[in-house]
Amino acid sequence: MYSKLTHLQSTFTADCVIFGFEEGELKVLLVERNEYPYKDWWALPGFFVEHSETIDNAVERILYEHTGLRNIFMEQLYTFGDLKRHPQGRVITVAYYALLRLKGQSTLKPHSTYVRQAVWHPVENLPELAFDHAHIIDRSLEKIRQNIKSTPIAFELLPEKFTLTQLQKVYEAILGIALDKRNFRKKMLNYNFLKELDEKQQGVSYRAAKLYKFDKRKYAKIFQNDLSFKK
Amino acid sequence: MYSKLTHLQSTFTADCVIFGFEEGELKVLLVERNEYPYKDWWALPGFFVEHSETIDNAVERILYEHTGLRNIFMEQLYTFGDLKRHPQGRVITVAYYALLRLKGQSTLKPHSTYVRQAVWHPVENLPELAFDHAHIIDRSLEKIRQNIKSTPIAFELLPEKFTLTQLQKVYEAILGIALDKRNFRKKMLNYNFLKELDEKQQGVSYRAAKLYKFDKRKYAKIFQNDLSFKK
DNA sequence: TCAAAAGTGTTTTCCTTACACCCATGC
DNA sequence: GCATGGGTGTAAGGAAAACACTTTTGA
Repeated sequence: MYSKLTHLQSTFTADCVIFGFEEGELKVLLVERNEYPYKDWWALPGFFVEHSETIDNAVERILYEHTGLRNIFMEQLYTFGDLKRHPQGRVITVAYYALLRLKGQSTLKPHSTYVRQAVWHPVENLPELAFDHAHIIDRSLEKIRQNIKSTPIAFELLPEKFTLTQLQKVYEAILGIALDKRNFRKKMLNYNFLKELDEKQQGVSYRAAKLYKFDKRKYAKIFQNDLSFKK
Repeated sequence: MYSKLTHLQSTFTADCVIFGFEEGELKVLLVERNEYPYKDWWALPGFFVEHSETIDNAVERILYEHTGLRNIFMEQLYTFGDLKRHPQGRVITVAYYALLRLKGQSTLKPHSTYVRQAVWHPVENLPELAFDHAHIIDRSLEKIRQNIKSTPIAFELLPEKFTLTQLQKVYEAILGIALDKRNFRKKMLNYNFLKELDEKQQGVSYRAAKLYKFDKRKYAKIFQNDLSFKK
């Protein structure tokens, strides 16, 4: 069995890039490390992948141990294997990313002594990061900037019921540009995958906006046509 | 150093999905294995990643040893780590893909005894493959189908000088659909990154078509605007 | 002269963009 | 009554799509 051939073994870890959206800002979840190397530094939640688990299972487990978060759908981003990315030798890491609805908790409780705390940081203002994690976050940002144009990831960052202005702010935060309100609404509503609710925003000191829901089924129906190209 | 912690070591390999285009068909390069497991089966060129090399270096080396090909620009596709993908235990593999100009050689000489020969196979008619390699090829195909719509990968499959019909055939082979000749030409020429040459096709028994070149510089200039969004 | 592929325009439809003012609400 | 964001329409331009016949060439 290959696992006996130690010269053909690699050190292999997984890192999680978890994005959230709050106060009009895109945020990323960082942990404060309690282990060498990079003890006391901020880093992405990440750890070794065990023999007995798939990579998907590993990132799920690692995220839970480092942040207490569970059942988060993560997607693979890229695998990094530069010789110098880890001070103690060549460590290959596979990065996963996810988008999350924030619910007010700005600090999360780790279930592991390897990290002290997990805190949301605005992507526009990150501390210095361990390893090549700044680079990994940059790559994740590129990825979600691409994806937001072709997939409904924006809705993963919002509560179930949201206003069109909130939705627009997500697009603006991720793309880093200002969008035209009328054009944005026209376009979104034309897609026909938003369900207008009979409810309005609560507790605002100005005209309350209508609430909408994202309709996954309609979205799937519309974009199953992904495969039906025109000539 | 981590490499001493054997329980935290993983078996890690790299596989190469190399596409080519010939006779109006998309082809993929497969090797006939001369090693267990899956001795005598067709498989993707792939092998262990060593401690001392980056992943990019590893795929370059492995491709050379298995096929004799060198200096091929490959891009990372995805990392696969299912528990059952390898009969001898959990082996993580990172897959890379590349697109190549074929030059007539349908069989390539391996520089390694691990494989017997490397042969181009039409993607529409593949033999049964070792491991999860059929799945990896499917994923690569999805990727290039996406990429061909937004990047100039089609030109990597063609000779330097090509006709518009040849170019159209590449798009049709990858997308798997028939395209309208007039619309295709109009669109391609409108992009302004094709340079019309003063040469024509040679040796055909019908009206010879004009030859074109892909102009990388113009392409880069036009699509640097990638970042300049409109409101 | 025939076979094979090259080459060519117009119309319609739809999406994108630009742009500015009134409305409802809470304080 | 004022500040704050909510909400709305139209015109112009450009890309995508549908669609069929003539021309060139070599055999």
